[in-house]
Amino acid sequence: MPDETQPSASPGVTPKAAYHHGDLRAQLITAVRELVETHGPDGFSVSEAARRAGVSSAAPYKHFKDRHEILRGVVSEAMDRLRAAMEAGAASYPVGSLEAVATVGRAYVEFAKAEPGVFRLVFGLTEGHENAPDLLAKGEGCFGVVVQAVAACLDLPPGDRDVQRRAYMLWSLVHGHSFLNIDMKTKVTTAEIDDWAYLMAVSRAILTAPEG
Amino acid sequence: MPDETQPSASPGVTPKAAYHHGDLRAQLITAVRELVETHGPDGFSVSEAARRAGVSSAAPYKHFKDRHEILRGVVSEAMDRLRAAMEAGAASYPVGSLEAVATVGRAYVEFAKAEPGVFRLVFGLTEGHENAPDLLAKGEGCFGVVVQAVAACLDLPPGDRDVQRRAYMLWSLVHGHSFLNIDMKTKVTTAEIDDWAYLMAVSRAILTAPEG
DNA sequence: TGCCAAAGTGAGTGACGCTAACATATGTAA
DNA sequence: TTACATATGTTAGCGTCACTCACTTTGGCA
Repeated sequence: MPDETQPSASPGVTPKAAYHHGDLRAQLITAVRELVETHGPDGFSVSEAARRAGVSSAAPYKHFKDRHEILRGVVSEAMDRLRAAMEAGAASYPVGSLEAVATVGRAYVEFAKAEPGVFRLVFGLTEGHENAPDLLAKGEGCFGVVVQAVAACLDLPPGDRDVQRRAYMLWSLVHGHSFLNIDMKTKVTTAEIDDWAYLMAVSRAILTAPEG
Repeated sequence: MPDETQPSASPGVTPKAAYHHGDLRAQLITAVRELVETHGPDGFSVSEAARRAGVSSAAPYKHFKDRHEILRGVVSEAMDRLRAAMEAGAASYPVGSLEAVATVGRAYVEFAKAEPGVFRLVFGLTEGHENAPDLLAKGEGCFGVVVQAVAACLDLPPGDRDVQRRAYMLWSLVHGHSFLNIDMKTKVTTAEIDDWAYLMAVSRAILTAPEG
């Protein structure tokens, strides 16, 4: 199940790579990611991905149970990148600063802008998604980044109920903004928004509001 | 193109109904809505919808150009209902009250909860969506409901820039909350949220924050 | 060296999206 | 009423896709 990383892995316990093809599993995930990005989350086919990887249309089923499992692989990889981007953002400003909070949101929004197809896939996966505790865990991991930034900013422990509440508000807001941003690209009167100013204003509004 | 309303329409310019079948167009849209709701946005097929309506698998193409156009029909109908729900909500509280704002958001969230499949479809439509100015217009119409409630609450004209900004913040927040709510149904620590209290708190936070 | 399991192939099945050619009902006009 | 144009429906068929099965090839290892 795990490990879609190195093509030239050492012959350890689960190498899963470099037999005939090289590393088909990872190459398929890459192909699918590109397809999802260019043709939308629905405009992908296992056959086309196999074609791009230069293998027969039956080969993918040696690595994935069905098409949903491939998508889950793409989502898993994408969530890793999303989290990394959020953490990298947070680290580029002083711990506890409002900018650190806003920049986590900016990483989120920019991910959505850069890879709208994948972003939609990540949060649009429904079928076969239920039995995927690893994805849920990664989702909570991303949320955790927000919580930590908020906690540092409010100088409260991450487990604090008010911290969680405000972090969730911020996440909802950023999540919604990302989607709206993607959907009506050049539309909606208010869509021409300076993301950074917007995120700073939003963070300030939510973090300084009196406790509800 | 328009008109999926009355089966027994008068023989006007574009009756489009009650020939052989009765009113296949509307019946197909209903069938697709049900399929989308039960099997997810992807788990729908034109064939299955035709089967449910009791016609051959080629019949739908007399009413819709392709599968995407059927989906657009479903989305269009859903957006009408969504807007109606938002307006009905707003009308159930005094104009200008904070509750009126919060209740618009609640209508939104409850629509998402009641019809998660359709909700996802509405905001997940990508292919063939570009050339659909009517859907974009309906989207702006829904946003307009939020703007009006916010404007009344702040006692400012709907065109005011600050009103638009705050309305957009609120919409993002509610939109994001709706999605997160659907996605991790029973998950994420903070997901057990009293929607009403949450929406009231959020509305207050955003409407009373100092201008940014 | 011989064996097993992993990794890949090719052919086949059933479903689907969509089109083409044909059949039938309906409103309008001669 | 009859004749026609058009809207609506049907059957048959094409190409694609997801997925399976039987088979071959390859590499690691006892």
